[in-house]
Amino acid sequence: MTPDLNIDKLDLQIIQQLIHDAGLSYAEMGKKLFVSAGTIHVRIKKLQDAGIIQGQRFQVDLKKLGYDVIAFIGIYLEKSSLYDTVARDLKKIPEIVRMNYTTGNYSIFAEIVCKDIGQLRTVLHDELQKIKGIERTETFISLEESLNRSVSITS
Amino acid sequence: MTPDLNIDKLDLQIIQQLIHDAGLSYAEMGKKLFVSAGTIHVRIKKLQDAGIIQGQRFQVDLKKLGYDVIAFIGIYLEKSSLYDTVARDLKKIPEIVRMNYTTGNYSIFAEIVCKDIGQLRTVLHDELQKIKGIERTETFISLEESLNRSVSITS
DNA sequence: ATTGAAAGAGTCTCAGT
DNA sequence: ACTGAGACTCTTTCAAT
Repeated sequence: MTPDLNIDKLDLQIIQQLIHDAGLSYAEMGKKLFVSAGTIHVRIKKLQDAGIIQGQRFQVDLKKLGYDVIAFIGIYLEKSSLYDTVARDLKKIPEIVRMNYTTGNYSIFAEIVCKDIGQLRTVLHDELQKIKGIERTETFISLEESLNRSVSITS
Repeated sequence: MTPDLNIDKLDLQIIQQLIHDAGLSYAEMGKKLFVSAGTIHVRIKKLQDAGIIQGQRFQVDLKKLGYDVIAFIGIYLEKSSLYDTVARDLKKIPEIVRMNYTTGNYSIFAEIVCKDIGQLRTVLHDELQKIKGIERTETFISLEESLNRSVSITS
């Protein structure tokens, strides 16, 4: 399925750079990695075509935009077979930004971003309670985000 | 502290675009929002200077690079006053990509990205156990990531 | 596969409105 | 505060190695 590519050391160095800061020009990155801008260009195109690199997004300071509340929600399902329908319903809530099907206590682990506690309460109390198949939820409000980085690509 | 800026509707539309896809040129974005490329440029510069927009990162398909395991770790501390020192030690583990100080059951909520279960086991068993102040941990391995998007900026 | 150079496209600045 | 045009920089292509 995935085109079989030889990812060499240079590719990994480029990925490592792009994950952490996609702001450099090809010329600058080439200088850093001791190759020409053209080579960087060819490699990045290869990585994009292979779907390894997907697209760039700006990081935004959500607090400065008034989005003050990040919370994590552990969701217990009545039956785990309900995962697909519950997941589909959860996706419709715009405040929910991430969802993982997990082992352990909870069936679904979700992350939610809100403007304030009032909005969080509305989502938890009104939106989530409407969804069939959710047994109960546990909420962990983030008081401080002390780390948010990309994984370090080494080999 | 934060420079007091009038963030108008156009700014929000630009932010909304950049959060979800930073790949468009100023000219293309201008066409979409019915202003000139120069205006987009000025606005983005203003948002960057204010620290609202911070930098772009490429999204990477970690699975294709062999990073197959995402897990969430709930960490119980012996005393919550130990948060700072434990957080400092956790940051030194490169596999840990995110850390939040939270209300509820756990004191610290962390996210970890590994190549395989063996590496996860190593981090949990060797690295985490070395850190003073951690009482115990609970691990939730992600079997499927069904959603990972940016928050929708509306007003 | 990498390079260097030329062509094309994008960013950035600024005078005018 | 927005625009359009010019200067500048970056991306993209390509012939040569």
